[in-house]
Amino acid sequence: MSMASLSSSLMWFRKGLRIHDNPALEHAAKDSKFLYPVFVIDPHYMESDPTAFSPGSSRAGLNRIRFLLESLRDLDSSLQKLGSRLLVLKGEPSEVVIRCLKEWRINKLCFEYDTEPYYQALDDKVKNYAAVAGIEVFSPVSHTLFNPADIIKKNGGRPPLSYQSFLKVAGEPSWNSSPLSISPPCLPPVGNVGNSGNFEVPSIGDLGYDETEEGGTTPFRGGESEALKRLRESIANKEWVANFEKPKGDPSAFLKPATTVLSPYLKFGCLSSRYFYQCIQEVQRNVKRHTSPPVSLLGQLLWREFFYTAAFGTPNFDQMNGNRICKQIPWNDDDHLLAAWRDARTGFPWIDAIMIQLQKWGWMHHLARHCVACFLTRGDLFVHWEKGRHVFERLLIDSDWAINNGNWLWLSCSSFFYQYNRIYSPISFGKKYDPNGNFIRHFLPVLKDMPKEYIYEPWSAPLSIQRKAKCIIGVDYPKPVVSHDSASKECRRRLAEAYELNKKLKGVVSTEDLKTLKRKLEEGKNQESKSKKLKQKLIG
DNA sequence: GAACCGTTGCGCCA
DNA sequence: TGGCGCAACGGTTC
Repeated sequence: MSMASLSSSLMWFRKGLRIHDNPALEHAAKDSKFLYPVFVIDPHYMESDPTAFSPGSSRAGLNRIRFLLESLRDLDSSLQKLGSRLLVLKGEPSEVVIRCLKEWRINKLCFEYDTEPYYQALDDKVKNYAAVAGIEVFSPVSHTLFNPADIIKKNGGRPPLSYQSFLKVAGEPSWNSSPLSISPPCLPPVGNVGNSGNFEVPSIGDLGYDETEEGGTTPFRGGESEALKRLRESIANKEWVANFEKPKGDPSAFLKPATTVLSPYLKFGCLSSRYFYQCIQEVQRNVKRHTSPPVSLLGQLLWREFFYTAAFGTPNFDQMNGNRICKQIPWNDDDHLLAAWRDARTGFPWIDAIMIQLQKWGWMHHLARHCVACFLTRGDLFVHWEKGRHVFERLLIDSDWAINNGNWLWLSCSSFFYQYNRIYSPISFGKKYDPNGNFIRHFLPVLKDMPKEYIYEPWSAPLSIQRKAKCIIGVDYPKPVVSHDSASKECRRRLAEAYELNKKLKGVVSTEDLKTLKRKLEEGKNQESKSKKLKQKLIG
């Protein structure tokens, strides 16, 4: 064996916080004398921000920060079982990694490829240094089933914008012809790291957060071990896996959620999406019949791919301005309405209960997310989807840049989906699943004694009933911020006008054009209320 | 240029 | 539980 092949490797963990199906880790371990497994705590995501609307950093709530630390501890413990350990450092990641490459005389740098713009920029810096220093870089695609770049190329340079066309272009994943290796790799020891730091996984307190503070109450524990346990439990019920139909799931189920809740583990890569894919396939092979994409369980994994591909192939995917697939719509900038939504004070119990579940758990059912996203944007409040996106991005434990932005584009009828007349009712949608309002009673205990006839619209309860339920509307629980009937009608009108403008200008809408439209819409609104008043006068 | 389709709307009817 | 009218979008396909 030559000197060059028996080298020191650095495995840079970012997502992909797992041992199983981790090609970067395997490559780092191969033919190496020493292996340095590194995770960098990035202040960009982790630094405490006391001005944020809830405990956490400016980009992550306490629930997700805790979930990440749990995942790191689990990874460290798995590495230790293999005779290694995790080295946790703090700082701007590209600087920290470059410093490690120098100090530890690394010959080979391995990390999972990441399609997010933030990581692309970070990776470029590190790769540039490595190229100059003559360090081998191995950066495989293993977070997703497909390489988004391949699909975009196959589709003629642009990402497919409908799910069906995505499926056609994507086909079968290339690695799927044989089972993946999921047995733990043999790891070389960690080399000398000096005594300049302790490299331990920090506690939430070490990062400057108050452990006792609200916002860290999710029932879901992070880590690969937990992910694999949850995966086994989910796929053990073969009938459930085979008959899974996403739209038929109950968004109000909280004692036993209607889905796998594997999304946070996929987000951090505690679970390999490829391994999950093969496990589902294995179940499907052993049953007579099963559901298919888009509604099946496999279909859910393919939705993830769909959004990753769209996000990778669309500049400015996370904003309206400069995003070629995003309809230009004159959303409001109403911070009061935004705050009412964010802080679960809209006065619509179904909406507010979901927002409380988001705050407490960092997770809600997909359809529940639809309801609150639609309500904030095109359904009722007409607040900019980017504002809602930011709240979800901070608070969800599974928040994923591509998927979160993709779904906000979808729900706000800004891209992918355009039938803006289909609006989720904040009153009747939840009632279908949960007529007794158990979900509301659980997350909004102030309404726990409200009779089921009124629990979805408590403002309509007679005062005697409100008194009996010990919940006076306007005192103990807010009055609704808008009337759904008139607000949703107004939203439809605005969207119709905005769509017309987008069509007329072939999607090239300037901020000036939007301002003009906004003025026109305001005038229309005033005119309408004037004529209403006039009518009332005449009737009166 | 038209027909068809689209992860999951609502309210009403049978 | 399933089908229809509502009103009527854009992407894809022919």
